[in-house]
Amino acid sequence: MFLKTYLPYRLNLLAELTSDHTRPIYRQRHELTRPEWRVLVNLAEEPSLTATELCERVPAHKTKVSRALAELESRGWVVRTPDPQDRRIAHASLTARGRRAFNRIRPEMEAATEALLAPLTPDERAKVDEGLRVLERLFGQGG
Amino acid sequence: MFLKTYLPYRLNLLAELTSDHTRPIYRQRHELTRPEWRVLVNLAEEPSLTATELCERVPAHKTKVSRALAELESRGWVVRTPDPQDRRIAHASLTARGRRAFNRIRPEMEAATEALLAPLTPDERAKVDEGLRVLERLFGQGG
DNA sequence: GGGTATTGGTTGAAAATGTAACTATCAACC
DNA sequence: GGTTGATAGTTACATTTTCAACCAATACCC
Repeated sequence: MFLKTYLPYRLNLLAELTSDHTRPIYRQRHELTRPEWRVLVNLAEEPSLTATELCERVPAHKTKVSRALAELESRGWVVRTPDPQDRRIAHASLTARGRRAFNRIRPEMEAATEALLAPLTPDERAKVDEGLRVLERLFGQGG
Repeated sequence: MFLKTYLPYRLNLLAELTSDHTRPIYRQRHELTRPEWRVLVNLAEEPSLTATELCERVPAHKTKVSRALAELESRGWVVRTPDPQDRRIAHASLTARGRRAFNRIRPEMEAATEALLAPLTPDERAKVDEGLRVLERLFGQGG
């Protein structure tokens, strides 16, 4: 059987099945697209980031980031302040309101993930983590 | 750090990075969308499947499968024959031409994946496989 | 066997994404 | 210091995906 052993398919399928559990939270409950949610998370982890920096971290094409930032800014969750040295650049950061929104959504996301992984033993979780770490190193994401 | 340890994000990122290597093959070289490619693969593994069966296996929403089948049929890669018992159902299967197309594309996909995974040792590959298997069991996909 | 609900599948409109072109600013170089 | 090229980010347009409505055929059930 080709599919069952085909890594890109296996990864994509697992990613989709996992997302099916977590997506409704940011999507239906909080009306965020995935790029918006990811930008929000990244901005929650750094005091400020430019659009280009967000592109690398999200990761996503600059049009997605641009639109996500525009939407988050229109909600008052994000402010962009122009760089005084280089006026092409804007530094985006969360507002207090954006921070509160993230603090509401994050535990819901973690709870959904935990519920999904609940049946796994600690040993099984370690195996998952180890397998993913190998791939992350392969892509230079693992540190 | 929230993101680095957040399973849905890690899986989605790895899936995307992996797909970046393989997608150009079905996409640019063979002008297939991902649903079309996946339907093609699934039909290559079974003598025939209905649209509903394809939805489960791909997996994908029925509109994706419907449109993928329509496109593949218009290329002459797939035929749909109505079920004599239940005339709502159509059984889709590959034509000889569809089979040849698959036999052309498949080795290219495998070569691209192998090139990507080339730096991994057998032990690392086993770890990846084991980790994914844990998740596949969790979702009832592992058999 | 006639009404109602379900199921298999398609279609159309709206949302999201990808691609390419574009504006504005900065850097480099002569 | 003016021209050329690169970079940050946005906008416009084409493709894809999603969502809801829809049609046709079957199952249920009185």
